[in-house]
Amino acid sequence: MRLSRYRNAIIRLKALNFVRVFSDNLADAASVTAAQVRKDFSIFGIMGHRRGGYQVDDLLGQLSKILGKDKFQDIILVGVGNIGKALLHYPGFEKSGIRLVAGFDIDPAKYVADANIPILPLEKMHEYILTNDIKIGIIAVPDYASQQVLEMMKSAGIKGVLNFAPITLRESSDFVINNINLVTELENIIYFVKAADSARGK
Amino acid sequence: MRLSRYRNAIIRLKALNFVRVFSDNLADAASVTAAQVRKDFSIFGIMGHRRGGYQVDDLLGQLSKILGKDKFQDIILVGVGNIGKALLHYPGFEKSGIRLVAGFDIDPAKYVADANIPILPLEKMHEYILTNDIKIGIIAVPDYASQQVLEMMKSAGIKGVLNFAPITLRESSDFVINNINLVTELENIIYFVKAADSARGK
DNA sequence: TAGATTGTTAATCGATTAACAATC
DNA sequence: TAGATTGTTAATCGATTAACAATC
Repeated sequence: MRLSRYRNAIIRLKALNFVRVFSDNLADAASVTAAQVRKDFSIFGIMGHRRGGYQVDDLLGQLSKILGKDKFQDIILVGVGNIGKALLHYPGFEKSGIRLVAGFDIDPAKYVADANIPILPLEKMHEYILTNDIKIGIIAVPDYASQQVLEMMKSAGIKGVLNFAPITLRESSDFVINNINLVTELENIIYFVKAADSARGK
Repeated sequence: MRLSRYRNAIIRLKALNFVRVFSDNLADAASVTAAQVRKDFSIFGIMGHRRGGYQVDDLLGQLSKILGKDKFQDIILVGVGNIGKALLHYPGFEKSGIRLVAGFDIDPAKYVADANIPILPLEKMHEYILTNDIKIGIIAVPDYASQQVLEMMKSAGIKGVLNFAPITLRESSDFVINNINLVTELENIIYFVKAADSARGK
């Protein structure tokens, strides 16, 4: 799914006063090929003008619509530890139309009911999700707790999560899971750096 | 690169007292197919025993070696903001043999020279990398600074980075970059949840 | 019109899966 | 030996790229 990437590229190009772009420009800006841009767009029914490329504003509008950027997306966070706290204050979400509206934890020491983004007891999550019609969540709890938290979220009606627990949670057909394992990401880098090193005869 | 995943799976299986495993067990534990496990292993020269599967200890040893887990990997962090601070105290790295040895920032208010993990001025980075022979780094600076930080790291001899800045830094042939864009990850989830919603007739 | 760019089809590439001979 | 599992080859699948007719 490269649409987010195209959207970011378009925003940058718009900032440079581009009024229209060609698949070629977008390819450069998004680090893909021009053919890929045109193919992806055609899959999503985004049509340009032969010879005229794509109108920046029009394109931005269509991409934003597809990505749900036409309204704020409210999400919740479970696990207000190390990573959780950082996400709570990450300014990039708000900037992109994503609103982290509440955090949940089992540790009473973490509770802050009256904060800008309240930290609430995990027991309150189910009700909160229903009341506020939340569909997306972030899991930032220790590995041993993640599966259980996932089940709680599912049962309350959450439909997709971003998971930072170092366990690959499996997606099911009507539920989306995106796993980010910080250690694995680094291990991959370490592996490739090592491999490049040996290849050079180190 | 699924080797990290296999390694994690093996560690879990070992905890369950498995002494040997079949490609089938590993496939289940790592959420891949048995054929994929065997294929991946054969690419890396990991051989099992026909009819006997793979010895857990032997397999763990080989995977650890390939992934550089036989010794601690020292890495540095640039950008001690929101995300940076969380990574600085993330216990998962140390547990996995990854040692975050220093942080760097341009903001003097962030400096803590005598901490367990010192936070140093960015100007000191070049020297630090050379002196300590660091090969891997994490970038957690704002987008506008990321490219410049990357160049600084490259010029000092860093060979791979994990990048949290919301800009897709391009890899070159002898340099590995792994981009994690938190907003994009969430946007993808939002998109798929929306798509599933409409598919069900909203 | 001549030239340039799209949208799409066909060709290519790479990764996954199936299948099975080798063999313990 | 009979049965089970590997290692690998061949078949399948999906995604990327090339190419070009359509057309503005």
